[in-house]
Amino acid sequence: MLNQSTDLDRLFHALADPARRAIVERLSRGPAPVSELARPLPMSLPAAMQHLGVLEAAGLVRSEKAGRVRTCAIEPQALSQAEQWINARRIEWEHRLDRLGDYLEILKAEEEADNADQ
Amino acid sequence: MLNQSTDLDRLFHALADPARRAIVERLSRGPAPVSELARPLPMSLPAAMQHLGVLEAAGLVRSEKAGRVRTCAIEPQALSQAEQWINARRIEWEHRLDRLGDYLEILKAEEEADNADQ
DNA sequence: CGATTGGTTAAGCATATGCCTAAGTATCAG
DNA sequence: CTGATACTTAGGCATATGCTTAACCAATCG
Repeated sequence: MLNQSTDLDRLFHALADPARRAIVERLSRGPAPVSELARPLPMSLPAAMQHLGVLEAAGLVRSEKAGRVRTCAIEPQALSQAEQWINARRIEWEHRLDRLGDYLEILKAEEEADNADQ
Repeated sequence: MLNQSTDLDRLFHALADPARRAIVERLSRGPAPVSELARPLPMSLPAAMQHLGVLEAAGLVRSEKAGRVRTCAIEPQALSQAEQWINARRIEWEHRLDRLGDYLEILKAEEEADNADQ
């Protein structure tokens, strides 16, 4: 659970850039060729390609070349790895807050018992 | 929905490092002073402090100093921003796959109708 | 008081990232 | 075959990141 660090590194790092997230957002709506992904981005095509490379290295995007056009598609299960990590954190702190809540309940109950004793 | 980019940038970037995720994991189980967070990390204390700074800038961690000890705690709602972005992507591509499924259903139905015609 | 503990600041360095332009290569259209 | 299209590679540069060591404060402890 802790040794897959580099996977999560690549994944979160890939998502930590607005251009890359824009590409993922676009691909969530369907596959697209490189040039279409690059067009809306405020940068040169080679720069966009590098972002694509980062996304592909992170497993978020898969691409295939047919003729001279490379078509890119999202790899949905990659995102779920990130989601799982986040969920695991939530479960931990919710569990902790539950126990804290229980503890406060106990304190309150004891206090009421004390009051009743007086 | 697209202008909060820098928030997500900071958030995902903060999560894209194993040391920082380790800190978040530790804090998910409860607050801790700086030195306790730094101890398990394979780096100097100032380096750990920088990571803490990144986490705090991303809104993932909040800290307060009492006497000479600074106690850090997780800020759970920060993570949910990242989660929401991921969920939004999933909804988009699931929706698309649904429509693709519908389309394939239609094709299949038409094909069967054709066969019946023969 | 002086020493220790817990944290902070500062300076510097090596590598990584993000971008660019320029020059390819490989299709495909006419 | 010729030119346009769609990438792809290469080189280079500016800034950001991650880390280090060496001080430096400020709250305890003896």
